[in-house]
Amino acid sequence: MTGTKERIASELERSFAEAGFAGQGVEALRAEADVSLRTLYKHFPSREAMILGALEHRDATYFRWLEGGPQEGAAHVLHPLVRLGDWLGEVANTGCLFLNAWAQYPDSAAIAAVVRDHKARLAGEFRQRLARVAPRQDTGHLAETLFLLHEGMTQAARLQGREIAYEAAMHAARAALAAQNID
Amino acid sequence: MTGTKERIASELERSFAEAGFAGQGVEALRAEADVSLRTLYKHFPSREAMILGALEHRDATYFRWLEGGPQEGAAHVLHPLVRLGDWLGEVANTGCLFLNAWAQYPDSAAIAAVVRDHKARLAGEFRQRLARVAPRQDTGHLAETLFLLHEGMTQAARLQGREIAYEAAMHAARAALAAQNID
DNA sequence: GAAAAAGTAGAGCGATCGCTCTACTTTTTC
DNA sequence: GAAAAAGTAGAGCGATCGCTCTACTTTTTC
Repeated sequence: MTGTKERIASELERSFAEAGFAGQGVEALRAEADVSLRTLYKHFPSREAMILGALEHRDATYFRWLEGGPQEGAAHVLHPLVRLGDWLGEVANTGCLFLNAWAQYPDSAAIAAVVRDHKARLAGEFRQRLARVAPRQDTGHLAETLFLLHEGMTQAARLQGREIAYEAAMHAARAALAAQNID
Repeated sequence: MTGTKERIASELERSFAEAGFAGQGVEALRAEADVSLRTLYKHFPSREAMILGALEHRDATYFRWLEGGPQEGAAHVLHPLVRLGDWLGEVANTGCLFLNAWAQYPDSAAIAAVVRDHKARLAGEFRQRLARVAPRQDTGHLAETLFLLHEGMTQAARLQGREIAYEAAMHAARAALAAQNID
């Protein structure tokens, strides 16, 4: 029941991540999910809903991916960037699924909302980590910088390769943290 | 003759930048360019060729946009980031046209090539500027960092707004330059 | 174990989309 | 000013795409 929907959402995430949002029609998505067209449409009543389902699933997947890691110091703050580096090496280096979806459907308010929500939560992640490590400092703009490095690493990795982008982002992040005496 | 092709390419760039690569069929592009279908296809014999034409035009537009500016010091190196900030405020804040096109056509070798070429040239821009300002230092990874900040600013601006993204990128860039005693 | 819910399999609809082609006119070339 | 090139206007093709619907089977619920 909800199990079926979950399973389909998981396959949709995988499918869109692998082959992109264009070029892949509903029939192809159906085949990947290995369900009938009727069942697919029952849970996701339009192609747009399928994309939303995939993005919401990815949102959960990614925040689970960020769990754990060092609990103190600069390493606590940098952990999401390290994990992004892992993701680019182990899972996929094909840009950001959310931004790719948004690029495809610039007029969909629902997709824009999911993208903004995910990214806002990600920016919040950096804010919380900084607040934990340096509770007496104003680290608001530092959080924005780390978020920007996260987005930059994702895109640069496609173009320059994972290693270069990872080193560049970590280098910039450490310099920015050092400038505020966070280590 | 070449004048017509130029004019069409310019309209295609504007059109794709405004309305994205999806949702806009060839007929809509034809109307925007204000030519007949036959003329459009004469110069750009497929929709993919139209996208390539728009990207090549944007490539020229953007490098012209970067011309001028301070010729020395950190300001010379930072100039492309400043100009990107101007672009996001004055022209458009809708992500990167190249990456958006690539997201739409992940299987097109021709589009991938144009995107890679443009981005490689942009990375080279930072390398050259650093070589001019600090000829005796190894600034290779610094150039990669600045390129990453350029890409990050482009994406973050859509999500956090131009001001925040601009400040965050400049902040990180200055910290990275300062760490290597470039001012 | 009867009733309801959830599933399969797949035909086929209306609409759209990229592209071609025809018939004709305007502009350019030498 | 004749010939060639470049243009307009738009009908219409084959293919694809998102989605609906029918007929039937399997699973779940109580």
